[in-house]
Amino acid sequence: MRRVRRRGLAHEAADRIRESIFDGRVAPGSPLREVELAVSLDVSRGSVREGLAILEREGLVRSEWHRGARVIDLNPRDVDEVYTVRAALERLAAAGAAARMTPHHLAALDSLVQAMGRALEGDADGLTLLALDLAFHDRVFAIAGNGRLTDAWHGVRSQVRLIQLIRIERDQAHYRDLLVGEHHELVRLMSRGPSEELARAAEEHVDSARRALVHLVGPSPEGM
Amino acid sequence: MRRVRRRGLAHEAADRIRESIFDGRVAPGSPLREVELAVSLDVSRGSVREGLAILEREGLVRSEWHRGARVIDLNPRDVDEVYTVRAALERLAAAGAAARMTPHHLAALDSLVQAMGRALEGDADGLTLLALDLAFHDRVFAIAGNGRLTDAWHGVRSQVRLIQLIRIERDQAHYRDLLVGEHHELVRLMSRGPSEELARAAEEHVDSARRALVHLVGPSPEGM
DNA sequence: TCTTGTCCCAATGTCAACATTCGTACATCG
DNA sequence: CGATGTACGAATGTTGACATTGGGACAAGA
Repeated sequence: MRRVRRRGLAHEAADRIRESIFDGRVAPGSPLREVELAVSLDVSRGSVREGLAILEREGLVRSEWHRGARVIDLNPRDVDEVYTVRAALERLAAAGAAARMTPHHLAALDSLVQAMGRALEGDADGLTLLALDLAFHDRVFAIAGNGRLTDAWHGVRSQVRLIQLIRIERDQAHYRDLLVGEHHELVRLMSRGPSEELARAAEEHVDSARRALVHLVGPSPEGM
Repeated sequence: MRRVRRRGLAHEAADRIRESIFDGRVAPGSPLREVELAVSLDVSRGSVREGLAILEREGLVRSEWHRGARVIDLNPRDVDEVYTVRAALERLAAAGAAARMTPHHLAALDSLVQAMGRALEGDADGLTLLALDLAFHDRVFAIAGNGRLTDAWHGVRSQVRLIQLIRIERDQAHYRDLLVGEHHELVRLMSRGPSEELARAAEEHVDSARRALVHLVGPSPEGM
């Protein structure tokens, strides 16, 4: 049986704040004031504070001493950084997952790819596709079974999600074109065990997204 | 001028606790009780709590809800995880650093390698060598200039340090043999710009340490 | 003897009050 | 008029008290 995990108010608060960032209710760059959040979430400042620390660990929020926390504001350089790191992590995850692949895991991945296909045919909205996309990659990391690798992934995952949000807003057609094909190919390669070809495919899957995104993310405030 | 950074008691507390772990004053696996620490560090529980959260982000400490924090206890599997991730990060860092290398950066790395050489000749203790080793890699990450990559590195750095502690206790001769040679080679390759050879060398530098360490870290409490 | 239930305490989770810091608007001086 | 100093308010940093939880000791029952 899977152990139930109680988490406390700080995690709850972090979840709520994260949602409101992803929903666009608070814009990138906006300040996240502790008292304000404490009131609106009906918890104490301490819990909000701890929740913000969790979001900072995810890179969604940056805070400075005595200056509070703000939602990150992504410029092309940030996109480049996040996706460069992500490519290295996915490369490792794909190799690890391939090494530990079982029919059971393979079926799970396959069913996610099929769900993507159905979602596309049903003309589902971008958020649904994005959720499936992330679920696929979460699963790959889980199969790889390396706790530290998963931790590192969680350190960029929320930022990836924020960036992908831009992608489905501005380049949905291209995204839809690649979604099933690339993931299907990854599953095929993973099912054959670790290989240099798989490593490269996993890296390239992320890197092509990086190249596409860097140009989608508005003009860079260089040198600031 | 470099901006002075005030950090608050939580960071101070984290530093002190981290030291006491590295010094061996608190053993792996021991509980870190908040009140106890608050008294001995003469700060409030809140600050200790926040400090422990920082250490948890570094992977030095694990805590569960209502059960408090404990120092991590490293078994061979953990070593494997940490070093596998580290290898991927170092690969990326080396490539990034090579792409942005300047004479100034090169000189800084060179002087660290020379310091290693002098330390070896002067028969310095393992802790000194280890400090230089980490300083070298910190510098490489800094040169690479990718903030997210540095964050990911900080997510394993303390664990690496803890593991290396074991290495200099149990396998110092081998460590001393390789130290200057491998780092010198990395500098040489980085000075020539990014290349597949460099990527492999950086990966192998970590991976050979992984192989050596996995067997040094006592019998594995498998399946626990 | 093994299981089940209850009590109790130590430790953490949560909270609201107090202390400190930062930015800014305004006054003052050269 | 520009530069410097100062006072104020808003927000965060820090603290100690109260609430809740988890685990172990102990006792009762099968």
